[in-house]
Amino acid sequence: MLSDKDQKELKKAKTDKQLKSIFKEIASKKPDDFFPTEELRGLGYIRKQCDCCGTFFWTVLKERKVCGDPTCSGGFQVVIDNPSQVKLSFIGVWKKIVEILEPRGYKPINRYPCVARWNPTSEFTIASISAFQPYVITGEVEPPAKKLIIPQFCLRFNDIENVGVTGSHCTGFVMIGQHQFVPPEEWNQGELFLDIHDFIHEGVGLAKEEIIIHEDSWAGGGSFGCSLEFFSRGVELFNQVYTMYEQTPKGPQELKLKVLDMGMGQERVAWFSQGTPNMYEATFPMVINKLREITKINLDLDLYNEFSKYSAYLNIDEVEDMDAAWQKVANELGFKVNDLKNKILPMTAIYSIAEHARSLLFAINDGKLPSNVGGGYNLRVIFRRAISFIDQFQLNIDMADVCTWHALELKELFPELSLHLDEIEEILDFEKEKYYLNKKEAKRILDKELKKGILSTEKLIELYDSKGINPELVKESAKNYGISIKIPDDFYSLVVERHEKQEQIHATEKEIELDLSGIPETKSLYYYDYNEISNEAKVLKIIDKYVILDQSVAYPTSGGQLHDIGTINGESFGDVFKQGNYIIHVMENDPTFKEGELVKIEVEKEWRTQLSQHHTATHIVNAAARIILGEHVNQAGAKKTLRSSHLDITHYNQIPDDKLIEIENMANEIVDKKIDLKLSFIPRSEAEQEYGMSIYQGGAVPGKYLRIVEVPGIDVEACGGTHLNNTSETGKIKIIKSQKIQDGIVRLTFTAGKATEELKKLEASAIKELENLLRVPRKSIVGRVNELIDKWKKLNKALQSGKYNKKDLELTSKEDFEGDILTELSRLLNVRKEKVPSKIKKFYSEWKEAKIKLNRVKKYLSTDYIESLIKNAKSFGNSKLVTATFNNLDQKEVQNISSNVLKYSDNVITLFFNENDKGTAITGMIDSKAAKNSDFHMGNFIKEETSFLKGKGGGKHDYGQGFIEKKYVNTPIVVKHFYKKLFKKE
RNA sequence: GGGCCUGUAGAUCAGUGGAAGAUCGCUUGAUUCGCAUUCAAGAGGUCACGGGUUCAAUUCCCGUCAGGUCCA
Repeated sequence: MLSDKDQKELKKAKTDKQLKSIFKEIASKKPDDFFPTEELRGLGYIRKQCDCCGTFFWTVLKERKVCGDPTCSGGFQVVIDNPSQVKLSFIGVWKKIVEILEPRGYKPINRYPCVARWNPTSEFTIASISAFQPYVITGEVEPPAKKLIIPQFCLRFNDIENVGVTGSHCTGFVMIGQHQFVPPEEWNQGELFLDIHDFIHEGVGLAKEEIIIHEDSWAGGGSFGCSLEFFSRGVELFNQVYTMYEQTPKGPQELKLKVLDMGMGQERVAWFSQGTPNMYEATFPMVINKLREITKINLDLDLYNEFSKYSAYLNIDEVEDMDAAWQKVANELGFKVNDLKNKILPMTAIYSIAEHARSLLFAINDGKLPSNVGGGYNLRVIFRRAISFIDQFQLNIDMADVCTWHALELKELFPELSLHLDEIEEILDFEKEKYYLNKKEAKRILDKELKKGILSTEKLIELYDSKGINPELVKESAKNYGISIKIPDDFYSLVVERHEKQEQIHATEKEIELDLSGIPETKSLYYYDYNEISNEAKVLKIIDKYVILDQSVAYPTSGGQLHDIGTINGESFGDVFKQGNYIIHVMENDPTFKEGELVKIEVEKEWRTQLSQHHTATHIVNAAARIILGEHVNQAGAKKTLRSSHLDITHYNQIPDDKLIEIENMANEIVDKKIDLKLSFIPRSEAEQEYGMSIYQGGAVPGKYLRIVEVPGIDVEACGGTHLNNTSETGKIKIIKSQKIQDGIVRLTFTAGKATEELKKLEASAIKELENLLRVPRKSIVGRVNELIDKWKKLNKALQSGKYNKKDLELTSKEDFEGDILTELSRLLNVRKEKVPSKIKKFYSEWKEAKIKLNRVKKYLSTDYIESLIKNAKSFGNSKLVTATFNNLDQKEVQNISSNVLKYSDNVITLFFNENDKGTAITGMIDSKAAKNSDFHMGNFIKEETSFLKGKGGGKHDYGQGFIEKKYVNTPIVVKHFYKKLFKKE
C-alpha cells in the first residue's frame, strides 16, 4: 500500500512526531488504501476537509464545514441538550460494551494492575495498551485473546492542578481498550471500525449527525499507523488506531503482528451519556453524594453547569495568567471574581477529594505506596492536594473513608478493590500524620524566617526545594508580619533550572560489549537442579580471557544473584556475566584450550549451594513479610551474595523489632514445613492468568516462556535464579537488620544456611570477647555495659571537678538481661552490631584511662593546690596572673585546672604550660572581671609569641592556646620567653 | 534514579574554628494553712556515628546511619 515515494518520505523521519505527520499526509492522500472508506460510505458518511485546520473528516451532515476539534467547532457543549439517547452509569458503560462486542468475538478480560511490574519502561499503566507493552506488541508473548476488550485503570499525573476545576480532568481513569493482535492476513479493518461505531451509535445512542470522524495517524516507539478519531460536540470520544508499520533502518515495514489500539475513557462516555455538569458527577455519584451529605456543601449544579462551559479557559497548561482567566470566566457568568471563587472552589475541592481518593485506592491496592521518590511521589502529591482541600474548607472527611466508598461503588466491576481496605487505611493514616508534621514544621520555620524580615528569591527556592514550603504559603504567612513577598513569575522554572544544573555533572558509564555475531546463544543448564554443577561443552569463542560455550551450568550475575565460580578444563574462572542471551565466562588467566574444543566445566559446589540457599530464602522472606506486614508488600529489589542476602520490600515505615522477629519466625516455619519447590517453564500468558501479575516480583522479565519458581502455597515468582529443591535445604534464616533505604522501601538483610552458622560463630566470639573484657557471664553483659557507660560519664565529669565517688572506679553490676545481647547493645550504644565490641572497648579503655587521669590531676584540682597557685600569683596590671608548668597532662586537663582557678578567685588571669613528648602547649584564660580591667588580648598574645617561637596558636580575647614543637625550643625557654614578654609589656 | 536540607539537654530549638546555650519540663528550697503563683538553687549533653584537616573541631572536609524535601 505504501508507494516507493511514500517509503522514501517515511524513511527520513527521525522522531515519532515526524513519522506521525508524514504518515497523516500520505494516508489522507489515498484514503481508500488506509481507511475503512467503504464502511464509512455505507453508513452514510461523507468525506470533507475542515475549513479551519485542513484535517479530513467524515460526517453525515452535507453542510458541515469544520471538523469536530473544539478549537475549530467552538468549545464543547456536552451539557446543553445532551445528544446521547441512552443513559449509562459508569459501570453501565462497560456492561454495554460487553453486551455489544462480546457476541462479535471480543473476549472481555480483567484489568491489569495499574502498577506495571511487567513493564520495564513505565511504572504505571497509562493506557489500555500498557497492559500489553512491551512483550505482546513485539510478538514475544501471546495475548490473552486475539480480540479483546479490557477496562484498564490508568494513572496520569500531568494535569493534577486541573482536576476538579475543568470538570473533565482526572489523575486516574478507566480506559476501555478494544484490541486485536493478529497477523496481516487476519486483519479486517472495516469490521473493527464497525464494531466500535456500532457501540457508540447503538450502544450509547448517539445519532450519526452527532458524530464526526477525523482521519489521523499515530506513532509511538517506532511503530505507526493511521487512526480514526471520534468527536462529538467538541469532545474527543476515542481514537481507533491501526498500528500496521514499524520504522526500521531500512525504512518502513509492515508489522508481522498488526495491533488494534482503541482506547476510550469510560468516565468520558458515562459523562457524555448522562450529560451531567461534569465528569465526576457521572462517574462516582454515590461518593459525591456522601461527601455532599457530610460536608453540607451545597453543590450548585446549575452554576457548575454554566461554569463548566468556560472551565476549559482555566486549564493550567494553556493559561498564562490564572487571575486574568478567572476574571474572564467571572465576567462571562456575570459574577464578581471572589463570589464566583467562593461558590466554585468548595465544589472543586469535593470533586478533587473524590477523584484523588479513587486514584489512591487503585494505586495502593495494586502495590504502590506514597513516597518521596519515583511514582510514589505522585501519590503523595495528590494525597496532599486532597487533604489540603480538606483543611482549607475544614471538612470532616477522612480520605480512607472516601476510598472505602469508592471500593463499594466500584465493587461490581472491580471487587478486588475491597479486599485490603484496612491496609489502605493504615497507609493513608500514616501518610496523613506525615503531612501534618510537615505542615507544623513549615509554620515554625516560616515564623522564624519571617521574623528576620524579607525573604530573597534564593531563600524561597531553598524553602520549597528542601522543606516543601511553597511560595504561596510564604506569601500568605508573610501577611501576618506585614511583609510582602514577591514571587518571581518563573519561580517553578527556577527550581527546575537549579536541578538541571546539578544533574549535568554526571557522566554515563560505558559497559564493555563483546562482538558475538555469528555464534549461537548459550544454552543455560542451571534452571532445574542446583546440584547440577558440571557439564561438557564446546568452546564457541575466546576473546582474551572471555570464553563463550555452547552450553553451561555456570550461573551469570543476574536477577540480583551473584555469579558462580569454577573451572573449565581445570582452569579457573572468577566471573560469569550475561550479554543478551550469551553467557560469558571470565577466566583468571588466558585459557590454554582452543575454540572448537570440547571442554568440561565445573562449578564450585559450596559457592553455588550458598547462593541457592540465599535465593530461595529471599523468596521465603518475601512471602513471610507479606504474611506479617500485609499485601502491600512487594519486592523492590534484591541481592544475593555469599555472606548475606538482602531484599527490598515496599512498606511505609521502619519495621519494629517485634515484627522483624515475627517475620523471621514465619520464614523459619516455612523452612521447617519442608516444602518441595516447583521449577518450571510456562508460556507467559498462561503464567499470568494462573498466578497473576504478582509473579513479577523481581521486575520485568522478557521471553515467551517464564521460568516460574513456586513454593506451593507460599509464593510464586518469575525468576531465573538457582533454587533449592526443598525449603528445608535453606537452613536457618536469620534477619540481621532492617533499614529504610528510602521512603516506602525497607531493606531486610538476612542469612541462610552456612552463612547463618558463620554469622552465629562471629556473634558468639564477639560475646566471648565481651565476657572476657568485662569479666562477667554473658547474661550480665548488658547490665555491665550500662554500668560502664554511667561510670564513664561520671568519671569524665570528675575530671573537671576533681570530686568523685569511689564506687565509680569499679564495675560491680550483676544485672541479668534476657534477649538478644548484641541487638540490645547496638541500640544502647547507637552503633551497628559489628561495631559493638569495638565501641565497648573504647568506652572501657576511656573509663580506665579516666581513672589514671583522675589520679594524676586530683591534686591539681584540689582546693589546697589552687589556693597555693593563687597565693603565688604575680600582679599583672590590676589583676592577678597565675602561672604553672605541668608535665604530660591532657590539654583538657590543663583547661580544667585553669577554669577551676577562675571559678575560685576573682580578677585572675591564668597562663599554663604543659610539656609532653612533642613539645610545649600553652593555655591561657582571663576571667570576666580581669577582662574588664585590662585590654589584654590572650588569643593574640599567644598567637604572636608562639609564632615568634615557630609554633602556632590563637584564640579569643579571654581564651587562647598554642603549641610549640620541642625541636624548635624546649619548655623552660618557652616559659622564660613568655614571662619576659608579659612583664616587659607592662 | 538524581539533587538539596536537617541531626546539639527529657521536649522544642539557638549557636560557634578558641572554655556547650535559651525556653519549657524535671529535682530541691523559700513564699503559702494547702494549692496556684512567684523567687532561688540544682540536676540533666558520646553536640547522630566513624575517619581526616588543625596548635585547637560540636563547628571545616570525606564516609556511614537516621529523618525530611523537591525534581524527572
